Amino acid sequence: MDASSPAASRSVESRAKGPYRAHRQRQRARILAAAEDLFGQRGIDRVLMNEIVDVTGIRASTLYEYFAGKDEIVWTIVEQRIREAEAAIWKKLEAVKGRSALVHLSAILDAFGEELMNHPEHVRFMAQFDAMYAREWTVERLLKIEMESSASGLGTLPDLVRQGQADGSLRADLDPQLTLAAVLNAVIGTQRRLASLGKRVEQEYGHSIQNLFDEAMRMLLLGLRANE
Amino acid sequence: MDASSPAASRSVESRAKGPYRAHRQRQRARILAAAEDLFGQRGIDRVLMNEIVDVTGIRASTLYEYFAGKDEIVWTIVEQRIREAEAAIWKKLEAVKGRSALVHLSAILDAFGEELMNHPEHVRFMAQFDAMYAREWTVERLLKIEMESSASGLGTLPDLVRQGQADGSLRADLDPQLTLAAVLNAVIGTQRRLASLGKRVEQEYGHSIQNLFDEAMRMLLLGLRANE
Amino acid sequence: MDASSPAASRSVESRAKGPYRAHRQRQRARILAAAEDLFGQRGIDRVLMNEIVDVTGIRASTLYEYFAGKDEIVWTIVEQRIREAEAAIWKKLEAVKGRSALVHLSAILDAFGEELMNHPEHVRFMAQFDAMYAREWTVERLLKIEMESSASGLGTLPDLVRQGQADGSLRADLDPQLTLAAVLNAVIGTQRRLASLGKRVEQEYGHSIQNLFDEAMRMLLLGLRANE
Amino acid sequence: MDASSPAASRSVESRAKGPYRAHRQRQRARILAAAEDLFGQRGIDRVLMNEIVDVTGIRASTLYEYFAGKDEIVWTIVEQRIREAEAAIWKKLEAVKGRSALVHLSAILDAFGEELMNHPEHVRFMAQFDAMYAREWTVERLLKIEMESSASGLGTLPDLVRQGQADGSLRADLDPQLTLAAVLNAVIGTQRRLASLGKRVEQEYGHSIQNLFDEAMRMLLLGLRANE
DNA sequence: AATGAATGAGGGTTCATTCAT
DNA sequence: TATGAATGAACCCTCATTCAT
Repeated sequence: MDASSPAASRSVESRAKGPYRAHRQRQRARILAAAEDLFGQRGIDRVLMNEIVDVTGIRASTLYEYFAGKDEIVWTIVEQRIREAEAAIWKKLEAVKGRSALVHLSAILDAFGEELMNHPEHVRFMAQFDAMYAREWTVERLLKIEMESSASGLGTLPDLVRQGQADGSLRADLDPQLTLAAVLNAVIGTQRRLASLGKRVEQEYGHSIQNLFDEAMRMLLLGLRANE
Repeated sequence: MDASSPAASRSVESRAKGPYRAHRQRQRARILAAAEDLFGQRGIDRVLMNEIVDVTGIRASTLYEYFAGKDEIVWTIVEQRIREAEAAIWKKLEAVKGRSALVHLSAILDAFGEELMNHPEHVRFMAQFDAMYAREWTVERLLKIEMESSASGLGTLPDLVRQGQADGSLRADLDPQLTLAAVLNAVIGTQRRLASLGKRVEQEYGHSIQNLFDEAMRMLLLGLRANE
Repeated sequence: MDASSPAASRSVESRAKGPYRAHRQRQRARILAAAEDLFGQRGIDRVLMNEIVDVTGIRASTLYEYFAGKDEIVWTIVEQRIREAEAAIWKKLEAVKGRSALVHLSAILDAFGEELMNHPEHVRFMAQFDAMYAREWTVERLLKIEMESSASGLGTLPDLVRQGQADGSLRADLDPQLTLAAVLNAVIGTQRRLASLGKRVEQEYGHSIQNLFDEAMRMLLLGLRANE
Repeated sequence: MDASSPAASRSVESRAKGPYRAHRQRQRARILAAAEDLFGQRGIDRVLMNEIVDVTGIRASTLYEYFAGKDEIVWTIVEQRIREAEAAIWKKLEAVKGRSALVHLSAILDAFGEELMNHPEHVRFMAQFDAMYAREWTVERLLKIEMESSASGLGTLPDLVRQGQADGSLRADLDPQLTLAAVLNAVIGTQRRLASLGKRVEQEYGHSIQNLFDEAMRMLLLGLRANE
């Protein structure tokens, strides 16, 4: 973690020169992909550095030239995850531009649903992160990520509720900040639990993960919707 | 599992006779309480046996007379948690006997809310369990717990939706099984994520955990409710 | 080992009074039998006190009322083994009284052969003792056993060679002391190795343990015999 | 056995490349030598990994890079022992090429005698192995060693008896297979018992180990020899 | 005489990480 | 940049034995 560690002294990747840069980027990506896969499958704390080493074929000592340690790998993946999730949301919102706030909200929930179905490993990883690491985050660290990603982060979302109250698609009695935060947390919680339990949830409840997620989202949207 | 495992050979607690039984029960309870506390605070995989030893004052070798290892402690706590959660739900339901199905459902959600506010450590523990261990459970193991606890487990809950459709308190277009399972999972996911993030959620969202949970539950119930 | 240990303070069994004596003797015998069996099967150092406890049904703490520890059990069995082996030899010799020295020697070898076939566990135990404990024995300890058992121990055996030279049944060029000791050691070594390897020896050599032992003894006796 | 076992993943020593190979070989040899010494002196089961660590100066964790555990060290030594013993026998036989079968047999016994006098620790180790581990060996494991060492193992030895019967140096009434196996076992048993008892045997019997071994071998050879 | 509970003193093994080359 | 070797610092667990009752 200190300045003398090799990885740290090389942390600004862009400083590397010429033909090496591309190679380093590729190696880093391979390590992160392998790690995330393993983390999702077997649990962050239970994955050994040696397993990442075996899967990637990169020797342990070499791996430390790329990342200062397991923690740095974890944090890097988290940042990637958050950035990609936000990007996916913005893209979904883009597609419904001009339509009602309710449709916008629905699009956001869809983004989480697609992540769940298309990349359950990603979600599983984040579920673990929430359960085990999240409390160690400093707010600063989190804010930094949000700053860097889409200019305003998701900070502007509460406006969506206000718009919905204006366009008549959402209930009037909602507290923009509170409701938005509450719903978002519920969606994420729902998504992550389904990913964590995986097959088990289908055996136990007798319904597919997709159906369970969609039905819960339907209830939530019905609850948000203004009664006409 | 063989002769050399003292805890195993004594696993049927009830076999102990007379005055000793009470003492053993008390010791077990102390260990479990300490372990759950630590698990909730620092993460199951990060808690060392030695920490449980230090906190309880029971020596390591003595501890192994009570539990064959860390895993057995974890499973025991989980079973306890599940049993107590179900008991809490039944108690809540008892209190609204005779009223509409919607009120019954609301009571169930309340039970999860109260667990979240009164025993966040418990919920935090279960959140970790979901994220890390849940996939290792065999369905049999889970069923066994449910069998032992309240006669029918929560298997009869879907009936609640049917009743609600009959008494007019719930939407007519719900699939009893699916909706119930989906909502239950959403509630649990919501509850556990809030417990996991803890203080962090309040800093980030600017609202108390209680408000965030309640608001999400409100939306869900509004979504379930029949429109008059 | 010190005077304050309960077993030590009671080591003179005969001091116990009345009806208890018989009971104590029976318990001791059960423990020794179980221990020897286990020792023979799984190796002295690998047998846990708990296994003896499980097999006998006597609780560990009770067991320590009979023996001061594992070592005392081992030594007791050894003493028993030596005494019984010597008794068996004397009995065999008794049966050939008056015949030639060669016949006497043959009778001794027979005694070892019968022990091997009838009580392989005993021999296996002694094999381990030789390999692992024997060097820890003080000569005094050993002498004490021999003193106690048949008046003169096997000390008079070299006379047998002298007799054989006199009666013309044994080679004239034997050194009574040396040859007797060498042959005895060879017999015991042969016997114990066969017992140690057990079934394995039959698979590997393709002959029964009995045949292998007998053939080796035949060679030895042929070597000892005077050529007529 | 899995990714986390470094020694296992590197068990094919020959895979190491270039200048490192020699170094690894030397380290391995140091560990094996130290271990065998301690095993011979204090008993396999009573030697702690830490003692090997102390004696070699290699740290415990480093040692586990070379051997997956104590067992692997034991087996490796055994294999080495067997191979070297066979090699010694073949060398002895080489030296008497062309002479009678009796001389050949005598040469074999000599090989065991020299091992006893020159490397009592080796013999002591094997004595323990016979007494404690031998029954755990699968025949396959043993055969594998014999295959690898001298092309035909000792499988051709019975021919020696047949030759002896032809050249008139051995008794006519011997069963080639049986006698050879019986004598070999007797020799090994004799050798190992003498090594196990060590000094004790000299105190007790009043003769040197060498004399005792030689005298026993003399009797055996006299027994095998044809009477002229 | 019998025993449930407790425990001191290790025991073997693991693994993230560093460092010299 | 890559890597083989080395390792500090734990970690979980065992088991013979004691002691109060």
